[in-house]
Amino acid sequence: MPELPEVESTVRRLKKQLVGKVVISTHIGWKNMLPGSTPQKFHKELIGAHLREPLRRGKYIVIPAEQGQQEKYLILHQKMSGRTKVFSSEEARSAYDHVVLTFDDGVELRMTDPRKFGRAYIVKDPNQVVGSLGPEPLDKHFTSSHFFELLKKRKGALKPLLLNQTFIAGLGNIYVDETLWAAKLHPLLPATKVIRIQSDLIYKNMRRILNAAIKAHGTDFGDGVIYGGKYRPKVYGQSGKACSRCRHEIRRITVAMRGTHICPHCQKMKK
DNA sequence: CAAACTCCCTGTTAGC
DNA sequence: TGCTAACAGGGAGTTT
Repeated sequence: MPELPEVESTVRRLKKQLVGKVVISTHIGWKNMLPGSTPQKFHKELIGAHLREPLRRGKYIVIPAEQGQQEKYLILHQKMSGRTKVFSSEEARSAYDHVVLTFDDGVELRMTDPRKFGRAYIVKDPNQVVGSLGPEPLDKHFTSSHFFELLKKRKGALKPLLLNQTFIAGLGNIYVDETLWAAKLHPLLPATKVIRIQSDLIYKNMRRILNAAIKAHGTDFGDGVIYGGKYRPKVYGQSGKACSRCRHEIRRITVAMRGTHICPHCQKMKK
């Protein structure tokens, strides 16, 4: 569930909290969260490391670390239920705190994740993990022409395409549904049929919505404890309610095996 | 390239 | 009311 705006909010907070921290111990509560590694290796890779300023790439949190002369990167993906936050070491851990870095000044970074889908990587080059991601939708160099060029090369339906992280990075189910509703386009519309005006509508609304959601600290998933986001989706999770534009009933359909929320009146296949 | 399906997990929800 | 089974969901990987 954490998508670009939620991860961005998390990273902005971590930027103020992690720089200069020195790792004195680690804890892994679920081995499968370290693909291709082990808690022992993980510990060895981070012990004594100094953390630098984190950044976001797609839905990943990238934390540069220096261990002696070694430059490495701790990369976290929270998948569905992961939440990443700094706590005082005094504060009791939850049973779901599966990745924990304890620092030398009485605080620790905890990725808590009840569903254990989250992943943590340590790599020399971030591209080993995030190298295949598509462009950042909010990058100032990523223009509407660029977006249209990418779209023209694709054949699939809009929704799975926008969800595809190698096509564009950071969108998930919520913001794809919100973007398509705002652009008044059906999620099953093939990319080949999208004309420039429509492409621009997707581009413009996608950026507007992502920016607004970041400003609101993301969407509140009911676990408001950590994100506390105030973004209010127009269609996502709103099935049965009236579309705020036309008052027709919002429906939940299945597209590419994903729950998808649309206004059947605003979002039609043919115009 | 694309679509469909599997896997990883467990809290939530629908069904009995 | 209490229990169980189905389901959701991000993304990587596999198969068609």
